[in-house]
Amino acid sequence: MAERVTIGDLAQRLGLSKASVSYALNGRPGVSAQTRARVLALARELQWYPSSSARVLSGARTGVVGLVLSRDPELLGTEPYYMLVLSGIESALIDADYGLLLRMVGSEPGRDLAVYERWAGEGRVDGVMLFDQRRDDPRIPLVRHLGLPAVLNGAAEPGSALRAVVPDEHGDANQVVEHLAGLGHRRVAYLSGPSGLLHEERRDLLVRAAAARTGMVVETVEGDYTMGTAERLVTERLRRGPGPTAWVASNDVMALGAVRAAVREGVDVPGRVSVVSWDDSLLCEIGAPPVTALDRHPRDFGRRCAQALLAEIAGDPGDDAVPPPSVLRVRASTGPARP
Amino acid sequence: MAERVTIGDLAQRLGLSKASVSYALNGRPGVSAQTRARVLALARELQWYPSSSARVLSGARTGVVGLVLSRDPELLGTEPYYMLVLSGIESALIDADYGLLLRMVGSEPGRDLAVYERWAGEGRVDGVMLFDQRRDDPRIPLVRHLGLPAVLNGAAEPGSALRAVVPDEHGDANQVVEHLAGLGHRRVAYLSGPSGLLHEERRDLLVRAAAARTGMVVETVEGDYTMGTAERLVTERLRRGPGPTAWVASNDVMALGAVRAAVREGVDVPGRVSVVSWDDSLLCEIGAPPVTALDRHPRDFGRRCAQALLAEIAGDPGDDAVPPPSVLRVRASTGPARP
DNA sequence: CTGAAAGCGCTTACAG
DNA sequence: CTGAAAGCGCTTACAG
Repeated sequence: MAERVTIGDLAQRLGLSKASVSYALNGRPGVSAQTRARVLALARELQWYPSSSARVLSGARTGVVGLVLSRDPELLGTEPYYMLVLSGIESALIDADYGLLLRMVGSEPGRDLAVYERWAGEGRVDGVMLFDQRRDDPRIPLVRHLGLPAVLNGAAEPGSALRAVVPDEHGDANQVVEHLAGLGHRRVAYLSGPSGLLHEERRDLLVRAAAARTGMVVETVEGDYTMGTAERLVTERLRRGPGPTAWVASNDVMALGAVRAAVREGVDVPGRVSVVSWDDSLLCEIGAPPVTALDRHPRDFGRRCAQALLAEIAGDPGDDAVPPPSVLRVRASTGPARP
Repeated sequence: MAERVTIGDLAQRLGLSKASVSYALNGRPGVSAQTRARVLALARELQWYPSSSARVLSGARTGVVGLVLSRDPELLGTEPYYMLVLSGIESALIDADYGLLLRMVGSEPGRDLAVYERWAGEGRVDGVMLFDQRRDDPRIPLVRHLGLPAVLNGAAEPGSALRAVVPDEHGDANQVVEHLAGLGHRRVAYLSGPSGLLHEERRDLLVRAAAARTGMVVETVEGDYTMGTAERLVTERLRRGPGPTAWVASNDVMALGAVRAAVREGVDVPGRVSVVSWDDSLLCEIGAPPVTALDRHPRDFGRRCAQALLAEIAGDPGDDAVPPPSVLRVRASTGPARP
């Protein structure tokens, strides 16, 4: 068991005051270059590390940001999206020498609020990233009240006054709709995630707006991001016929569910029904048929979220960040609408 | 910006000493039931939270455990395994009111060591979970030297003296081999992950031992857990023929790569070649054909790892944990060996 | 049952 | 350029 080496130990060994050692270690004026070198050498030799709690207690930042994921853990395991976002976040944090405190609380709404409150109260994090924004999201007033720096992913509701990383959902919807319109589709179904999520409402709206411009009719079916539910819903809709000739699913897992439903019902993809996923992933690549999908660059998105939060923490002014345009990866699941 | 409420504020408002307030808050003897109630009520009213840095500085635990993931981020995004393990870890930590500090460092060996050193030196975590054990793993002497509580996932090397969560790899290998033997396969290829990983070496050995008992011949091909490499290696081997009639891939992504290689080469699965994955996931379910896979209960495994670490931190004696037996999910990718 | 005091390991004005 | 001292918010013997 290694005994902790403290600044006091260094001071004693070198015959200096703790203050001088502290100044030397932190690169502040007040010590000669020579003294500084001696201090740094000994610190290195004894493998001294500053106690983070002592530092934080005297006013320093924690060097940690928090992320609460409020989705069903089972879902988090199946959707590659979040792991990619996480790795993007990490890549930015590593550069800034920051750590990530991660919490998964399940999908019951409100369970996350207590976590932010505690993190702020206990002084555990310098800021948080807010994912999966909801209508009238209670986290927005909460972090404001707590004085906790935060970044929203996705456009902020008017008046939220939080920094945000805003994907070009308008462009995303246009790409998807134009691809389908170009193939002659006139009736499309949007298989959404849970309706409380703001980005779902926006996507639905934007798909409808883009569709309206091309004279396309849209119906929305509310899913829950799981394959099972998607499969059931799409099956029901197919049986009810006459249905849309194309399905746009809000994530990759549901897109696969849609394909599966069609295949089971003997409906050829893309012969009679086309399927597009709003998220790209390995799942889409290996699907049978492989699924046309929107690559929204999740790693890059995560990276920008973290960078925006770090800027916020540092007090840097800055506009909302805008990730690079998504790319539609056209695969075999989309084809001409049946005449 | 909420000003921090301290124990001193509570004491002042109540006309008590800070000590009494502290005793009351921590449920220690030394205060009357009535005083305690008054303190707790005010603390709640003012939304007081203990400063974690102050607590840690006076000797308390951090309430945080660390996990360093040393795989390529791209890979972490495609393999569902780690997210499931993560969610299992979280489920145990939530019960114990612990947080998880997560770090992804990429796959260059040794980059993780500096992280453990810093975490220990800075006093950021109470312990760490060590994944992906390697031969002569330098982390084992390191955490020992640092006095950092740790838990290994996977059987410990002799002499490591660390608590471990030990999956029944012997049983796993038997299940896979027996399934294939039962289908009449006599020549099998094991598509492994990188050879430095201890569990890969063990799997290879155990597959060979199990195979030997049934008179089966095994050849090993070293992959890197990615689909691209797996596809290339399997393609090469298929072209070289005459090859094994069954492939066992060490993860789901490589299994999918093997299937894809076979399909592209016009080799029917499972007509001419069977494929088994050592990990189950949605990828295996939706493969074409769906892939027979070993469900090793990753969430449960993660949960047990975290529980073992918490026990270690608490100083509870305890044996190595053993997860429940894996279940082989037989799907369409395995069939009788071609006569 | 309660209070005054020291200590955890840092940082930071303030004197010299 | 250097040192003695106070302070961050807790906990914990030690007196009363």
